Amino acid sequence: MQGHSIGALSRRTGVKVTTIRFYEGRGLIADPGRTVGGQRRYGDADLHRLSFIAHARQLGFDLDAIAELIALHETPFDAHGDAHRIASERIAEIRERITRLRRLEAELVRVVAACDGHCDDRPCQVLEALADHEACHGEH
Amino acid sequence: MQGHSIGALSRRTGVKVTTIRFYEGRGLIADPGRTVGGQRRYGDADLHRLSFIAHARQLGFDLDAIAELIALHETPFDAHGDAHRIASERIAEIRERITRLRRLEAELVRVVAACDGHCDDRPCQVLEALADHEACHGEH
DNA sequence: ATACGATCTACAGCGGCTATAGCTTCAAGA
DNA sequence: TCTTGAAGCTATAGCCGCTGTAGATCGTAT
Repeated sequence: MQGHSIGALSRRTGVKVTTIRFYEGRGLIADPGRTVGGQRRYGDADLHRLSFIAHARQLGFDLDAIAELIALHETPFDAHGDAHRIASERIAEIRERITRLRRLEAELVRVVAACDGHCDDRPCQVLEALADHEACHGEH
Repeated sequence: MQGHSIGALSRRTGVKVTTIRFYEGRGLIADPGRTVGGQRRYGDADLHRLSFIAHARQLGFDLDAIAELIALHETPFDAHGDAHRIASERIAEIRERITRLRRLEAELVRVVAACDGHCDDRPCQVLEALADHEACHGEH
């Protein structure tokens, strides 16, 4: 039987079998051909599309954004403007997340440092420091 | 009736009413006293504990980790060692997430840049670049 | 006494999967 | 050809950390 089985597709793309079926249910990929017995058989176009989805997921796009990108790909009316916008939104989002994580990191370091040096003779300050939001230097 | 209502607690801590009840169901806070009519009435200890939970959540601890920290607080046998460990694990986790996000950002910038300058006469490269994992500079 | 907001319980839903149960099909070896 | 065992199938429930809903009851100010 020609075509990739779902397992073969999974191995090639790194997307789990159950996840591929989940994507199909979500309409991100179409139901491919089936064997007489009802098993899915995929072509190279499916492989390409699934790679696209997998890569976009790795880049942090959510499934709705990916569906939008796919739609753009298929109906490329003003596609590049929209694709540009979606990708740019992601970049802004990622930069914001980085900023917030850095603030978090700084505060946690401060919390842990509050304990260092005098844990031997006194109760640990980490728990108290965690309870004490007032002491935070930045908001979060 | 003395004590804070759930709404008052919510206002003071910034934790939503439904979320407070959810935390109670999860065992993070105990069922406080009730009025004759069955409404919750909280004391200052509950307020303090909820502030602790809220703050820890803002710092990215998951509910299991918070439950662990609370247990340490109540049975402080070797508490500071464990609290230290949990907080340090969080720091490492956050640093890893920052690293990954920076790689993501760099790649998205590259993808968008692939389009800039020649979107007017050619189909947009963003979609193709997204599909093309081989072109990635770092792994993710 | 009445009105109206706050609270109550119970349950469904979100995203993005993952896991399980209980079956059927495929493909390779004897 | 027959047999076996892996891989596939559907359907459903569960994960996290909430959020939102419905429909009932409670509390308090006037």
